[in-house]
Amino acid sequence: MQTRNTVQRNAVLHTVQAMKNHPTAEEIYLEISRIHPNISRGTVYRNLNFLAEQGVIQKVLIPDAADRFDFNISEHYHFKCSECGRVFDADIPYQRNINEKVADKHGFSVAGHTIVFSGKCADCK
Amino acid sequence: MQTRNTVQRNAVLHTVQAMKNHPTAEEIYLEISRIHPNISRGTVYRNLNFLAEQGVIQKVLIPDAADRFDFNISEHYHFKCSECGRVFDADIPYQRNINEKVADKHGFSVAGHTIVFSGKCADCK
DNA sequence: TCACTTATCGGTAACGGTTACTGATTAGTT
DNA sequence: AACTAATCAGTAACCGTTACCGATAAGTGA
Repeated sequence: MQTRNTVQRNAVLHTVQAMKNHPTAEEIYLEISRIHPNISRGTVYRNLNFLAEQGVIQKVLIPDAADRFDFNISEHYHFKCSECGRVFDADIPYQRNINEKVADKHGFSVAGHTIVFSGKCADCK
Repeated sequence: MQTRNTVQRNAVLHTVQAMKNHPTAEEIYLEISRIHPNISRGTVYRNLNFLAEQGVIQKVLIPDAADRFDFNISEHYHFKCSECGRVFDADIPYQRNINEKVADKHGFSVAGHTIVFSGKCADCK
């Protein structure tokens, strides 16, 4: 027995997959609470990190803001609106080649990169 | 009278300009403390943000880590070593054009973007 | 040179997001 | 059905940072 299929873990996974808008841990917690009123925040955080480590969901690190969780596990970029705080996908191709450029230039072993755009979204501008 | 030239503010500015390695607020505080033993952390944070807002230094937001401060105020990218936590400049050209791409595609007003590479630095790999 | 005003200070409390701890549950094996 | 350990709920603690507050001192103007 390695990992268990608990109702809480399944609820976390399905909630992330149902919410298509890069929710924060808190938002996921609030959503699950409607059905499982006494789930713990700790359980939500633990399972979000667990599922992200398994590669089933993606943890999106937004500078100076709460982490987001994404049902879309493909490599892609994000845009954060400075007004409303919402996070959107930035639909431009993933630039795998710049990893190598940095690796060659500095002698680093580059695992990946993130790009976060900032500005105002269509609604806020 | 708008802003004042205090010894604390000058110390913060000169310390950032002297430390060339993307120090955190805490590291800057510790460095200044050697000369000004009873400067307050709050004062360091306040002045770092003030100077960054004035454009005299740059605040570098690193996901899942403390903010860094950079004497280099030109637009450039960064690499964070997952082993030692150090932050280095990533010496590749700034891609101003991708801002427009995202703006055109989504109807956002894009102010800028950050790229943070991750992996192991030359010392750690 | 000397008040006078107020930006800034030091010290400390509080904040938001997250992780760590604890004893109680419960999923999956035998 | 009994067993064992992964996971739970609840809560305390953590880290980086900001907010507060009464005290200090930088710059103006007389």
